[in-house]
Amino acid sequence: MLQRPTIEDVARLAGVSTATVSRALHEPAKVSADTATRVHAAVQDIGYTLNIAARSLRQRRANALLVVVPNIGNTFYGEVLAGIEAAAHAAGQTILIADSSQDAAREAAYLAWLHNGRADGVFLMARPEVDWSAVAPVPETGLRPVVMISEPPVIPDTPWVTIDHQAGAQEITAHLIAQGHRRIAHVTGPLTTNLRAPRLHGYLAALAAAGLPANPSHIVPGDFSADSGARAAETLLALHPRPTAVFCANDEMAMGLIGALARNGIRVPQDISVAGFDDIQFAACFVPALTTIRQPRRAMGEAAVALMHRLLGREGADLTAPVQQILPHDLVLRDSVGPPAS
Amino acid sequence: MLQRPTIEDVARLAGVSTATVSRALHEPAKVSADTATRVHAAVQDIGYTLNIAARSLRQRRANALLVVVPNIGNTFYGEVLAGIEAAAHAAGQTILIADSSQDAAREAAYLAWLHNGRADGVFLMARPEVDWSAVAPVPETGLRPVVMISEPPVIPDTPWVTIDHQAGAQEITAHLIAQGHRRIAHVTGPLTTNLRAPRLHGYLAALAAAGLPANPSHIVPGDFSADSGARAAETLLALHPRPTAVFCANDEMAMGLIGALARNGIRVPQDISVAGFDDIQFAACFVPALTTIRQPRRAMGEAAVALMHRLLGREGADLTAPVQQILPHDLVLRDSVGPPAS
DNA sequence: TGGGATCATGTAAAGCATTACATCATTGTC
DNA sequence: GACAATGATGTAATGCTTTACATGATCCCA
Repeated sequence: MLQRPTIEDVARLAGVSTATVSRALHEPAKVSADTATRVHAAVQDIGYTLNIAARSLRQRRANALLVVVPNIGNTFYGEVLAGIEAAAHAAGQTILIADSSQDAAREAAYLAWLHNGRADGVFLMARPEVDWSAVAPVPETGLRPVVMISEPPVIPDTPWVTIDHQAGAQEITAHLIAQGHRRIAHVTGPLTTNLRAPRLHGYLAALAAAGLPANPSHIVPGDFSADSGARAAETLLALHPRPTAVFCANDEMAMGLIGALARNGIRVPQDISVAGFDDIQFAACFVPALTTIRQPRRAMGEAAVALMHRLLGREGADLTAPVQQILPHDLVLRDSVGPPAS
Repeated sequence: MLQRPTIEDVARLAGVSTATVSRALHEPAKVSADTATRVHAAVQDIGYTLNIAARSLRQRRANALLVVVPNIGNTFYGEVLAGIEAAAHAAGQTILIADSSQDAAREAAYLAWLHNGRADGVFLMARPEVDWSAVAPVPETGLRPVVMISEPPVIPDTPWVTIDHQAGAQEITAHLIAQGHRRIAHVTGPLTTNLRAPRLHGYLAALAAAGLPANPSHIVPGDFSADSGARAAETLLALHPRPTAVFCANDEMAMGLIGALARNGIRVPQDISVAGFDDIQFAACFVPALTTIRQPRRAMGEAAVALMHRLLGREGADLTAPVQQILPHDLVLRDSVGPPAS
């Protein structure tokens, strides 16, 4: 940084005190119109810009929010980030994004930003196994300024923005059943994620609701990678009779599975129908375009920012509203699901 | 932020001055081992964390770097960001990420962070049409702390990290020719991007090098979207004789084109070969897996951070090295290209 | 016309860490 | 043994803004 003009330079030029300059810039109602004009002219004149560090120091507030992403290379998070960014920008808040690389130590280090003046609040898209004791509540609200996003809420009374993963899984499985499928397999997420159980339970609930028996050999373990989807294809192709439809716990596995099926000469959806979950960006331009459950990622980001403002006690915040928000998801019908071969 | 312990509390507890505490924490060589131990014990004891705002104010330095991305939802940037993040983290620098939404005004606003104490340097992945006059050079180096990434360098002597887009395009087109193709089409990028020309010229150069005539009807406009790839497919299918191979200026268009071909009953690569550019994440699990040019995105991020350290005059920086770096790309051979049907 | 309320502005403290300079003790050298 | 060099630590200024409190002017109403 160079020697930049300070508020004092502006004050001198405008012939007022620094206090008046500060008020003219941030609380215009408190100064006369004439003074405001002179101050703004002076600001323009010498090209003054506010020193953020000095303000943060004085206000004991960063005016910034931190988003911790487990892996910024993962396309899923991009659109949530876009929603957060847009909403925060509209509110004059700065967004900082950090990549924890799924590392608990780095996650903890980023949480510490709440206390070193870099961030007023943290959005966590990572696993919720954090050391909450290290996070102090906001005095005004008594709540910790941390919002979890996307994963199912596993801690009561903790701020969370998510969808009903189980309902989504049940809905898309029911869609497969409605298409006429009776032998429906499920490729699960890894045991390490909280997403595995609700999506599996939704699948089972849909079968039960339709009076279909659950077949253990139809439940194949996956790890959310396209590779694991391809491996699941091999497993399923070995079954007799073969399932006629597969619900994959995410889109990547569905794509990997479809690719492996294609290499085995099996067409989707003519021979086997495949459904995914998430509606990632490429689900639409994949061939065949993927039938899936859309997570409203942008809306989740926006809702998370609104929730954060409540936690921070910003004006107009309704402290009585629930802190856990379930946003609506969508069943997206495309080309990868059809009726079973007769 | 709550009332947190300050360096003064640590000093009192350890029985030393604040200056000694600061030195113990940041310049351990300057204090005795005994003192260092006492200070660290005191820090642990009361849970002291450094106030970043105060440090930034005093040092007139943010210890943070800003990355401006035109669209954070775009998967291409994710991995560059991951590379930047990793390299910066290793150097103790904080990364801030901002989404300009392709808006020139917001881009300019983010550049201003250089002067308000929020960032020491800026990485721009957006268009290079910025107002450079608003950016002051770093006194130590006389260079502006701004690094452009990925797009071809269009301003001499401006720090840039990129690949040789024309060479990549020429290489992959030559590969199609080597496979035996003679009628090769090209779907271009939009006129608004600096990426369009080098990729088109590379394509033309490869044709010329092989003594093949350039056919204007083989050059189809696209806009980098999957949709425009699909539209290009319609255009190309109307040609007689049909091209036997298509080089798309990016992977999204290649995927859209392949999808549209599939809907017309045309197989890739048996009937038509298709090549892309970028090697985005899904190129590998697409069906067929995409033959493409890989941009070393992670390495580009890392190189950009190293370059930034030079611009900022960090120790060990070689000021004589060129500020424009061309990283090597890779021709990635997968399944979407084969020999022409006989 | 007097007294309180309101408004515009100024004064000065506070926020927290870094660092130039000063001080003092210790070691080494001739 | 004297003087310089080295090392460890303390003192106090500095960075820039916000804001509690003080001041003085103006206005309104009884």
